[in-house]
Amino acid sequence: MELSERKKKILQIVVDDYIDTAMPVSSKTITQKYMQNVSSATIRAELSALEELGYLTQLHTSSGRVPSPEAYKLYVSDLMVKEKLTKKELDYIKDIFLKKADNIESVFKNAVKVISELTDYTSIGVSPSIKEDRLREIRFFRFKPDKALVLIVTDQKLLKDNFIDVPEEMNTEQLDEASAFINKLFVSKTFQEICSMEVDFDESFSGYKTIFVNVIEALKTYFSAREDVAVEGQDKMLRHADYLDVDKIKDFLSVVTSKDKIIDVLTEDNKGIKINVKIGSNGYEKLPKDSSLVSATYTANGKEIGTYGVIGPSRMDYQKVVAVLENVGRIIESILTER
Amino acid sequence: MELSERKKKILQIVVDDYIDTAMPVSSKTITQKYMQNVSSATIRAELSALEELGYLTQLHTSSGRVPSPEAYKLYVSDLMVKEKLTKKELDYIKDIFLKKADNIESVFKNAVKVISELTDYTSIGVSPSIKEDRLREIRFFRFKPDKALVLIVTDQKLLKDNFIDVPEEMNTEQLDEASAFINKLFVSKTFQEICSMEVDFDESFSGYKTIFVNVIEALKTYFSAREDVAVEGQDKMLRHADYLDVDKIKDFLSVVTSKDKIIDVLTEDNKGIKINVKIGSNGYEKLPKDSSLVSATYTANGKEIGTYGVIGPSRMDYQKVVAVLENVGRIIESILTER
DNA sequence: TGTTAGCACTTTAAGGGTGAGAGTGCTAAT
DNA sequence: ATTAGCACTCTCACCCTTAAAGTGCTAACA
Repeated sequence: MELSERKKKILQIVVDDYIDTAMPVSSKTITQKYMQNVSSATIRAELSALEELGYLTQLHTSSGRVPSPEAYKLYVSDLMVKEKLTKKELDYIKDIFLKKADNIESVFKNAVKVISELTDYTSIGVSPSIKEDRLREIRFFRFKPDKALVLIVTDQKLLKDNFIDVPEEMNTEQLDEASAFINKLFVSKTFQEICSMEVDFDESFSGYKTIFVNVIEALKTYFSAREDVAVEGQDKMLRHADYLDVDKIKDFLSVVTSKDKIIDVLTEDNKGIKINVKIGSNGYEKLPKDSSLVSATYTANGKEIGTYGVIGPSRMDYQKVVAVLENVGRIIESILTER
Repeated sequence: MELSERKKKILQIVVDDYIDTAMPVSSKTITQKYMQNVSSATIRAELSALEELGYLTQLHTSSGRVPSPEAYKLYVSDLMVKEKLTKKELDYIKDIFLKKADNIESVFKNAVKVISELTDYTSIGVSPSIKEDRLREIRFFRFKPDKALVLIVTDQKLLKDNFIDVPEEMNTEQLDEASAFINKLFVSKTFQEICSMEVDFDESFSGYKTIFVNVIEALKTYFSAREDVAVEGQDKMLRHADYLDVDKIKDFLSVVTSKDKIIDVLTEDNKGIKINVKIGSNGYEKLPKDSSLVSATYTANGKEIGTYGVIGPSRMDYQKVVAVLENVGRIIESILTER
């Protein structure tokens, strides 16, 4: 059912005021601060209707109204007035990424940092899955008699190092040969394909079997240990006057300090969606109760470059948060796309 | 002044009981649970004396006694009965490090993790400074026409990658030449020495100036971004019944989520000391009030391999914590030393 | 001289009662 | 459809009281 214009306006006012003051909003407050042309009784009727519709709740019979998760969702998608970042903030973002945009890792880490700084909330990020990445080259670099570093280069400019054991009796030429063999086999395949490949060692290559197995092992490690997670400002929820009791803090931290939970909540259903809002409540247990996650997945050149989110009280400054997420995304995307 | 044996015993009892129950310890508790052969009045006199000496405090006139920071220090150094880890715990530790001991990074991260898991407190770690590390080799690895990966290998088996810009017109031979030049200059010097070097470019090498500057830059970045910090279980203090009010939690988190503060508190004066106990109080502000840090610096082959600590309430299970720190240290040291 | 029983004193914590204040829902009038 | 008015509900702050816990002190004792 579609809300009347006035109901929308009132709902917006309630959410705005509640975000601002952290106090339940009463009919009196609304008429005094925002709508002097109607009486509080009229507002009361409207509030009552909005409560009926599931957008508002009361803590007790004689308290004002507080937005429900539904209200926040509607607020972000429909009601909220979009905020613009100041020039100073925009310049700050650009500055950060222009300085250090040479590898994806640092862009990723910086993004999480900047988002947290500008919003003053805890921010989290998950780097893109590498399942789809295609291998460009594998190179060995002998490090000790029985150890080699393997460099894994993909089409996504990603790169990671990993040590493997190499038989001591293998000389440099043999190592090169092994490398050529492995590259021939793997190059331009995705990680997924590589990991599920079955390779028959015919006689001529059986000597490489050890190293081959080790490389596969390294790739698998790299592959599974993937999904880098970054968190910034875990303690920032404490600044925001919600989270006064210890249980809430416990809840919040248990999510924000767990790599697995962060991945879970960020990668759930974000694909392709620009700005995504989730609100923790009895219906959605992955987030702490009364906490919200606003997230976005950025892409460049048609490839995902990470999912980023802000997590904090449901009573969150969505205007700011959405503005920051959108702008950081836009800037990163433009920087990474242009070349 | 030296405490009488009985005072020591009583102090030990108070600390033990307080750690166990989190309740101020009364004279009655002591006579009933621990010393049936004396009356509570006698204990009261002793407690009063111990308070006079600064080892005990009272929350108010009619509460039992609580240990002071002094008491905890004495407890750890003198009074506490040392605990032995179970075989299961020892095997667990060994297992972790035998599996993944091939590079220092992973040993470092695992140590922090294991310590937190076995103690059930937040653990922190700082990797050793690399100021003293000697360079073994620098190698370039062309990655894109204008980018190269530089591998930095030190005598500590450390290794790190970093991208630098390389002039596009430089061909492979020239890159190799530059590499040889730079290696000749830098190899077997410490990072400290390298960073403070002044190099005159005579005519023949002026072509490498760009790349040279970039390498120095990379070394400096690597050098300064060093001191890896790891934290595990930031939220574990919430399990331990201290930290009931939000301000304490705030205090705790502000330390534990700040890389700088962790480095500060862990590297302060740990050199060469085996087990170090610090207690946050009005006299020592670097730690949250009523929180303790127990730390140790491990070495292998005469080189530091990191400082690790457990941070939690002053009312901490020191027996367990010290046992874990000592054993993890012993195991790591033996594994890293043997080869 | 060290130990102990006994008692007065202090402080906290929990429970209960009260009144003011805030806000609502309902009703009847406009 | 809107509004004034009013009864009703709930919370919160405050105060009072009481029970319980634990101490310090004193006087007696071995």
